Amino acid sequence: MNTSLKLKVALVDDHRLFRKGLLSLLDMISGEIEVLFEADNGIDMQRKLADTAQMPEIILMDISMPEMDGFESVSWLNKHHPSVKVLVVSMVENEESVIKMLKLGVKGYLSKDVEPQELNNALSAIKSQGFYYTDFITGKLVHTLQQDASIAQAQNDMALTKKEVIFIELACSDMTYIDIANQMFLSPKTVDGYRTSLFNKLQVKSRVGLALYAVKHGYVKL
Amino acid sequence: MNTSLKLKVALVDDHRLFRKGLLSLLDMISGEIEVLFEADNGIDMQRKLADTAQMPEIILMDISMPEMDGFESVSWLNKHHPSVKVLVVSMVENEESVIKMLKLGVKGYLSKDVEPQELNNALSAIKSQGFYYTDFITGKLVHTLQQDASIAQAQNDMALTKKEVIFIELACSDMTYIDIANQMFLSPKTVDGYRTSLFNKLQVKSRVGLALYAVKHGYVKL
DNA sequence: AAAAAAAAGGGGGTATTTCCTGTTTTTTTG
DNA sequence: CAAAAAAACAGGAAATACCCCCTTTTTTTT
Repeated sequence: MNTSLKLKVALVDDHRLFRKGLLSLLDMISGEIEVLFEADNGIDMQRKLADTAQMPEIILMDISMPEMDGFESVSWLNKHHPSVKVLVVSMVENEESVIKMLKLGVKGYLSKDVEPQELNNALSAIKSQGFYYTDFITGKLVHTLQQDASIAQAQNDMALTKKEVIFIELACSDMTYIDIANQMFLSPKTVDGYRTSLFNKLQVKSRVGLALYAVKHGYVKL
Repeated sequence: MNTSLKLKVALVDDHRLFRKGLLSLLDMISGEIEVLFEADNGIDMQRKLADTAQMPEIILMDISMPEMDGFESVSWLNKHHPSVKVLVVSMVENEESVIKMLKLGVKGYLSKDVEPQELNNALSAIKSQGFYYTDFITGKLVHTLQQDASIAQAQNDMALTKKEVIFIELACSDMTYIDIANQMFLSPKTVDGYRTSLFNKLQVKSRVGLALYAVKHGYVKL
């Protein structure tokens, strides 16, 4: 039979138009690709995987999605279907996300800005060699490694306490620190301590930096 | 001849994969659509329009793009090619952007999350009726109207000047206002004026609020 | 229970932000 | 060109943010 020879893939992305576009693009690019299913997000992917007799060899994965994002989805796949390879296709290009995904063991990371042909290259490479890392990615990697172990250390000190999390959320507002202290039923001096502690942990130097960090890392939603 | 009967469209979106996907999707959906050109952003669109003998009837337009975004692009089209109809295809769904685009006279506004068929419906409707407004859009409209004219007034005062935009970007940092003034080669008192003006325009009460607004509305990327 | 660590609170001071009420300079417009 | 509007600039003051060093209270560890 013909189908069993095709490369089996799945798409996980919350934007229907993009998904459908990718679908017809994959058809056009190569007749050797079979899309087993599409999913809206990680949760949907879990369902679809359970419903499918065949396992996809490669999953094309977006990062920002509702309910269960790309990071969570890849983590879940690592636990439950470690043989499935993930190719990230996202417009998120900040170093942190790339590194985070690489640590999760994804086999490739493409911008949504690439030529369709590169998508094809990536899929072929992952199929034959098991991975596809562009200069873009290796560049990020090198840059991260150059920043020695101080980052790694920072990462360890970085776990925020519950109260710090509450504080960082409240700090993303027009409230003064006194207002925040009142709302947390604590002394202003105590929240001042949280502030100092967070400035150190997160390597920021002002409340603005703190707020931007909070948004970037999902502590507050806009 | 066959081609002259087809609906002539153009794509303006900075993500190649999405654009190419859309392209093959449009092919698949209907044989009656001809894509005259694709563009990366507004500037690129201007070039492509100058190079093309034929004018597209409808332009599918993204919002967030480098160099010249969707808003600027539509404004430019209104001035220079008022007969060209614009269908926004964006994942930006906040009320403000929708309203802003409607005020600019776009003929439709689709989420990137729609079914391909709806894209087809929209194109057909715009071709025959001149517009395609979904419940999603009319919902936003009604909600806006309910919030009386104070919002409308705010919207008018809301156009940020070029220097205010530069300032708001610089304000999303650990720099002091004096640092920012130096970098802009202006007196600290002048940037103080920008600050006051932005606080009023954007309805925020602190620099933190300003920074969060900037992120939310795409003036700075994280 | 004693020692150590973490959390909460504090005194006091400098820097920065925020706000108020203006003047001067530049640009736009009739 | 003159009038009007917008942009740039200022002095001064109160509120807030930020920082350093220190004490008390609570929790954890041994």
